[in-house]
Amino acid sequence: MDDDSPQDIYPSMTITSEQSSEKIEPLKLGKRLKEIRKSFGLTLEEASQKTGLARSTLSKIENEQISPTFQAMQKLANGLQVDIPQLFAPPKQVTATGRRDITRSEEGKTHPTSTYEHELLATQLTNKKMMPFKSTIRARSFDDYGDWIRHDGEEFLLVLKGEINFFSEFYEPVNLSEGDSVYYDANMGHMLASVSEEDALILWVTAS
Amino acid sequence: MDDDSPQDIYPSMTITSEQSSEKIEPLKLGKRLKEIRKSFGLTLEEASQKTGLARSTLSKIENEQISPTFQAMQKLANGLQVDIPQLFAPPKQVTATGRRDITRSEEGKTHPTSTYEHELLATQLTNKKMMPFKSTIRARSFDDYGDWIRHDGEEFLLVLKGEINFFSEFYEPVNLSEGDSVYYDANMGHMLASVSEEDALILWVTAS
DNA sequence: AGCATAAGTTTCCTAAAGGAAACTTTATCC
DNA sequence: GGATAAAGTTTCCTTTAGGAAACTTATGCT
Repeated sequence: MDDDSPQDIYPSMTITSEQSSEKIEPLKLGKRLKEIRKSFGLTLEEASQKTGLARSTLSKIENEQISPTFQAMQKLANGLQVDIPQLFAPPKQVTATGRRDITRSEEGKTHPTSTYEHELLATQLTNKKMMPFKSTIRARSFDDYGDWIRHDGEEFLLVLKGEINFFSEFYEPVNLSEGDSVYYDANMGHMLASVSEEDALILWVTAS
Repeated sequence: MDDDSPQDIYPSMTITSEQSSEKIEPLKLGKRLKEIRKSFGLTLEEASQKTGLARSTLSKIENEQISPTFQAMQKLANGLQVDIPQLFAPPKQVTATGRRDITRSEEGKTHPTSTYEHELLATQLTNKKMMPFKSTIRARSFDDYGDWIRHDGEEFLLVLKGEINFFSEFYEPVNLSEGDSVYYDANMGHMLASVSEEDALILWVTAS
């Protein structure tokens, strides 16, 4: 494989960029809006028709001459098909701070229990949106757990090796083999058991 | 594997709970705000002092008698120490009922391109926090792409089969083989190339 | 209970947002 | 280049948001 990169210029491994909760911030909403409109290739007139706001009003908002009411913002978001948080969220650090963390096979942080053995991946980065794990499933039946597992967020699970039964509160158990995956709400009770001889290996990722 | 389902009591497969992009939606901002204020144990007067908005104004907003300007919303968010998206995001379906979606091996939705072949998993559920994919990497070098791939959110990637080079804007390329994984900010330019003879297979999950 | 006091609502005024049309700027065609 | 049309801005007027104070409703307290 070709290695196309003189590595002297790269920063060291992990840039743990943080965004402190700053004070009052003007928040250039107008500029933002204009960018969005332009990106759709719309004129003020067209945007006006889509949103139901007057051309003049849009102009003023874009030029930060007025502060739109929430009502207006809803019309905007609705008309331009972008959701409100997206439109009005903080400037969203444009300086695409690159964070990166590599975890070599078998080199995550392990947390063994009697039923599972979790290997947490990407341990170097904090404030992640997702938590990735590799887990060995030792449990062989529902009874190996006391009760349903239940917590906030959503979970994605892929079977890497072996075969498991996926139990969940509102559904019947389902058998998953290598390559199969599930996506589910983690606050619905759930639980895993290995079916095959050897312990099964799965990848799972959570996000709240 | 056995077919999974005597389906008498269980709901049918996927509860595609949907919140279709509805029309204009009132979006009970007032109610929301009131809850937040109460949860902090604040009176209107106290909230008034923290936000700099008049007691009367707060009352009217809470009772949906007026639609606050963006300016006012900023003061609110700022004074109450809650961020804007959180305050004004859609109602966030509280009834986090159990959703579940199983994707059998090879049965996702595929989107072939010259460089990748993406198989989107868990296609039944919408409004997910994460998007899981399985992808075959056809690209063999940086030049197979026009430019860096760059988009919002964070990404987690695990090599399922084969060997790849992971290129990224701020780091030197790194070689990943089966079982290795990376977690990174997706707005940092990135790109993948297969190293091995056969195309590599990876799992990746994005979240914004 | 009845008086206090604090929390919340309504009124009334003024300051600012939203819309229609006049005006200015920018692009396009001859 | 000048005429014409389209995009964008500003003006002027109407509607609505925001604030101060009056009013109403809940919560003590002896």
